[in-house]
Amino acid sequence: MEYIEAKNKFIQAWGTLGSSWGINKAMAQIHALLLISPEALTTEEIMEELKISRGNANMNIRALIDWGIVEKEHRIGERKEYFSTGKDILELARQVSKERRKREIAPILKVLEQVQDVSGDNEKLTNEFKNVTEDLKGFTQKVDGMIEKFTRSDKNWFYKLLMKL
Amino acid sequence: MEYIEAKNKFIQAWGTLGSSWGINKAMAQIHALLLISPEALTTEEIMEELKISRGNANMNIRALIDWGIVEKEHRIGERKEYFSTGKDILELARQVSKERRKREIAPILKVLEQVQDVSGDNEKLTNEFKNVTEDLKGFTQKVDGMIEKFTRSDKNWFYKLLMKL
DNA sequence: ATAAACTTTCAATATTTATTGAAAGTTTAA
DNA sequence: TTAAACTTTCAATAAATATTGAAAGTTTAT
Repeated sequence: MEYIEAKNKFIQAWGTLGSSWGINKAMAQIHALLLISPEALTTEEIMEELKISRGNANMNIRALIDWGIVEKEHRIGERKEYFSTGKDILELARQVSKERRKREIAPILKVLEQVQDVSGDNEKLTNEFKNVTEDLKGFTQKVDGMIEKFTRSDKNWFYKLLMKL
Repeated sequence: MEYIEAKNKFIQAWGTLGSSWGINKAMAQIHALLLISPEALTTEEIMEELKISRGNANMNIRALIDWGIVEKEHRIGERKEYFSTGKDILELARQVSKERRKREIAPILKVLEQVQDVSGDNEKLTNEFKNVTEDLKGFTQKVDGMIEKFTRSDKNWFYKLLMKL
């Protein structure tokens, strides 16, 4: 398969995958492009490659920086900003896990906690509610702890874990 | 907190969480409602509780059934269909993992494989491409294996795993 | 201080995705 | 059969989300 075809296929697939993970297409595609690019790219180059507008490129590059998975590079004698992403996939997974933990798990745990001290006269209803939200909270906390460990641990932890399974 | 307030808060939060996981709001809310309901519910009751249309209710109930996390119940002497979801959170997580594995991991692995035999004259470009997609494939396969194990294993596997950490 | 080079913002617009509701389809009991 | 009771479908519509592009903002070299 020709490079250009492979590249487009990969960028396309990454974009689609992103969409089903709450990451918008452009953001995922910019990331894919940076992943396979040996050199850091400018906003201009990203716009050109992905056929997206300046505003779109800029906003999504910022979002990626905000997620901690893309970095600015400055080159001496140049005004332009160059962008790159780390090529270590495990590190990428760690960063994404960390962000999602912060953005999603923390809020749902908060709600589960709030909702825990429910009161009402229909015991069957309130009991079921308490049971389910309690279980959910317990499970969520366990998963949370696991992700926390994953994000903090050293590079080999994950592979050691895989061995144990 | 009053039952009705807690219930609404929970359903709302579950809907929001669903949205950032590629599960639409109504689908997530129907699931939330069934989770906390001690009895199986009819389409009518679900429509009423969530203030959604018949079509919406029906389609999303079907989708939940399709995901394997909601079940039909028939009652003797009644024409109506009743719907319920399992209350075992671990089992739910297992089912969701299984579906996402099928729907998301399998396709991306397929693309990564296809794209692997790239050719081109720019060695720097093609090498970087091969390296990244190879790494990505390796990592994805490892995660895939882990999920596969999780979905197949017995009830205590997950808790034993947590102990090991 | 100026202007060229670049980045950011955001209202307008387009695209995608979800929802409605009425009509068509199906099942069951009599 | 028939008709009531229920479920499913789907074109139209609404809602949510992403994208554009031009204008405003910022930075830097001179």
